[in-house]
Amino acid sequence: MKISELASRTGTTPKTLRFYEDAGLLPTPERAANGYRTYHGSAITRVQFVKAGQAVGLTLAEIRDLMAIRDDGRAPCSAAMELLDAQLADITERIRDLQAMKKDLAALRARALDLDLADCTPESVCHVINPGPCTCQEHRESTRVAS
Amino acid sequence: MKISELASRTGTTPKTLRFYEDAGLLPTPERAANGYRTYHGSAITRVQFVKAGQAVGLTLAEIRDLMAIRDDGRAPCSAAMELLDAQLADITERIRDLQAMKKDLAALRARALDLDLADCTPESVCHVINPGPCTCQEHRESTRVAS
DNA sequence: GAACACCTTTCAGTATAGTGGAAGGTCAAG
DNA sequence: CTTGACCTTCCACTATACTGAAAGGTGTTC
Repeated sequence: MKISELASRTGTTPKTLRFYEDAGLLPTPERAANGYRTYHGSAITRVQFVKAGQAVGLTLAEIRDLMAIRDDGRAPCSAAMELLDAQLADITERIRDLQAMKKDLAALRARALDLDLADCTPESVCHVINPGPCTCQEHRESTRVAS
Repeated sequence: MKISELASRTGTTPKTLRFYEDAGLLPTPERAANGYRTYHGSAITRVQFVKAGQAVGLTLAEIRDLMAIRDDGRAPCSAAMELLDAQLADITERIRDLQAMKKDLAALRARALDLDLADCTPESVCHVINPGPCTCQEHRESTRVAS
């Protein structure tokens, strides 16, 4: 199997596969007499593993480390479980952060509906986003609207 | 006010402030006779606006665009509202994606607890993450454990 | 033998929001 | 007069996962 066949069978591109090889995610394949990479079926599973790892948010580096353990002759299962746990904790935190941000956004939006456009002065750039105005004198001088 | 004072007053660094200036987020400040940047109080509000925008997930480019509208003499409030709405939609989607990923992760983890370590064969690299094994013959030949 | 699809390599660029460091100028204290 | 803390500019680099393009070799078909 040549590189573009592997690519189409795994939903990637030849470019990406060469990149994975450089990144240590795929073993250096055999070469045909003309120098073309020649893959056999197992490469498909490899690429699928990369995609499976990515699907659960692992970085290529993490995936590569799991591959390395496997290629070392050991089962990477316990390392994989640790990664899954770390990933779960990480995602949980990111969800929490995003929900907090969403709450802030919604509050900002709700507050903005009560604001009068005419009240929006240059001091805070925009009162929708930046609630606190700057009342210093030099500011009023410097940011006076040109037109 | 010199750059490091502005930095400490806004919780940033001089480096970041120069970067913001280059990025069009801060107006080019006046210079003292020795070439030092000289800020007045309004710069604090500017930087705070940048931070307020970042806090709700706006990119520096989006924040810069709002600034530009303001510096153009118009109130950026309606543009800001649009950004807030877009941001809300975006965050909502990202939360949804993360929750889906979290569900997958949890399922993978639960399934892994029922798996026998001895069943983890090289074909799938790791059965914890990659469920489907590769059964092709050439694979078994090529990935035979060395040790 | 020319066209076209495919393969090879290498270098560089994408996006984001900065950070690090070098080389040099300035200023106040001791 | 030197030390140290600032300031200036500019260039390069961080991380991540690719992508684009150039320049050339290969293989099949018409």
